[in-house]
Amino acid sequence: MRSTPTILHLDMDAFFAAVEQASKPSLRGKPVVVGGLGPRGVVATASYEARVHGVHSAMAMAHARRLCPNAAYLVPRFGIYRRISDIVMALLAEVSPLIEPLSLDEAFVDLEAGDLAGDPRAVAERLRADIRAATGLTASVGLAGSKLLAKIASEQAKPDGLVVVEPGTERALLDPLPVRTLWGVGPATAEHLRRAGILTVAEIAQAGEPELVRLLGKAHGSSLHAMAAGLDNRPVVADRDVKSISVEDTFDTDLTDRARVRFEIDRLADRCAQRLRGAGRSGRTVVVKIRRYDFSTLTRSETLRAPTDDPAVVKETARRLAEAVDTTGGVRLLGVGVSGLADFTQEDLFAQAAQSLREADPGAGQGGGSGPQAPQELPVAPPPEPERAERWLPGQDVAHTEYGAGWVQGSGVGRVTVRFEVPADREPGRVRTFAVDDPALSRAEPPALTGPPAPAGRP
DNA sequence: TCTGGGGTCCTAGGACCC
DNA sequence: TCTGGGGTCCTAGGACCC
Repeated sequence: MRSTPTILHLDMDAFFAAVEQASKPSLRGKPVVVGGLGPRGVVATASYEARVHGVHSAMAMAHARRLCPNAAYLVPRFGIYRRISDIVMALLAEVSPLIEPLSLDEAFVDLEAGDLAGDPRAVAERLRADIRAATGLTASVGLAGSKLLAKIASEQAKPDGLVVVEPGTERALLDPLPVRTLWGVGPATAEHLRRAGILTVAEIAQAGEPELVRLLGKAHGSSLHAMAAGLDNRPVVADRDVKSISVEDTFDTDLTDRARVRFEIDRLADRCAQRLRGAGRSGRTVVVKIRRYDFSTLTRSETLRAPTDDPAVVKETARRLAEAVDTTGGVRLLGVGVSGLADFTQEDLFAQAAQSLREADPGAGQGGGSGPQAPQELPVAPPPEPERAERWLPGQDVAHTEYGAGWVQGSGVGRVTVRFEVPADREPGRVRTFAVDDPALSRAEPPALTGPPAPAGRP
């Protein structure tokens, strides 16, 4: 808690959708929904034009389509989101060295850690202007004496605004808010509180700490009580350590074939190990996640004697864990993760050799005994997915040898429709349709986003 | 209208050790 | 011989966040 509003929270407005609108002139001012487009997809971000129709994050895509049939439905392009996020984070770093990113589009900044010129409000306004100039996108900012209030303030500032919580006004701001506003109060906690007759932040504070601990448990209860009273001393922490790495897939239709389950586990284990290696990390605990047809979800884990980033070891362990689970009835999601991360970049050969030896003896047999690698069980009976060859996804960047750069509007029955336009265009581009296998058409890198037409000078 | 993918933190019970 | 308690590690599940 500080007596000056020097904790800043920045949140990009409808980030994914806003990037799409900035990239695709024909979508500006129109409803845009970004997310999974398959039968089980959910909304990642909806533009404000789509929100008017009731579309919001985490909603089933099928529901969104019914609410807003005329929106543009696009698959996420994480590559460009990441690039723009890097630009935004770099601008934050100019303000203070102490920044804590929460996601691609959100971060806390501790202004006290920087030698700031001007008062916090001026810093924040300059920041918003700089972000707009560099990316063409709008950001909302909250300034307060604590993380809790800075985040609430940025929420209230949306879209494209700044809210400063002046010292002494914290309680007046918090008291009337619904409990769901507080960080850490989701549907389950809100329901608990409602049953106890607690609906607002003020009522949490009045209930007293012992009562809250009784209702919600020690950690949650006491931290919630403190927050409701406006007490929040959490520091801004840069460079948080990653604690686990995982990958998961939801399938368009439930898997019922055990061989297919095994095949998918292998693929996920490979992807997971690749990401581990890419991050230069290794971990001791392998976790398998299985969501069944009825949405019941279970995890199985095993802790190895030494950390690994070896795909063979991750795969072996994941397989064994998955095999012990009853999957009759169908599986809608599979996941593989590794936690208990240690950082070793170079291979810990000793550990891995020991690992392989131990895993070689209990049954399994198979490995012809060549090399120090873990037993590589070969046959994976891949029932390859036939229609996976969906080449063109709505929103994707493409290039045509004659018409130039554009993006996929839609595809089906052997055709793909492309709109040819680039971010700098002032007007919507033209639309053309091709055969899906037209050799003149290829995938392309996203074109760079430039600022808005009238640039406000910054290098 | 059925519910993604990547994470974090907390709780609770059992094993094991001192 | 019986009893007690505390600490740490592992596993599983659940709530929550973006």
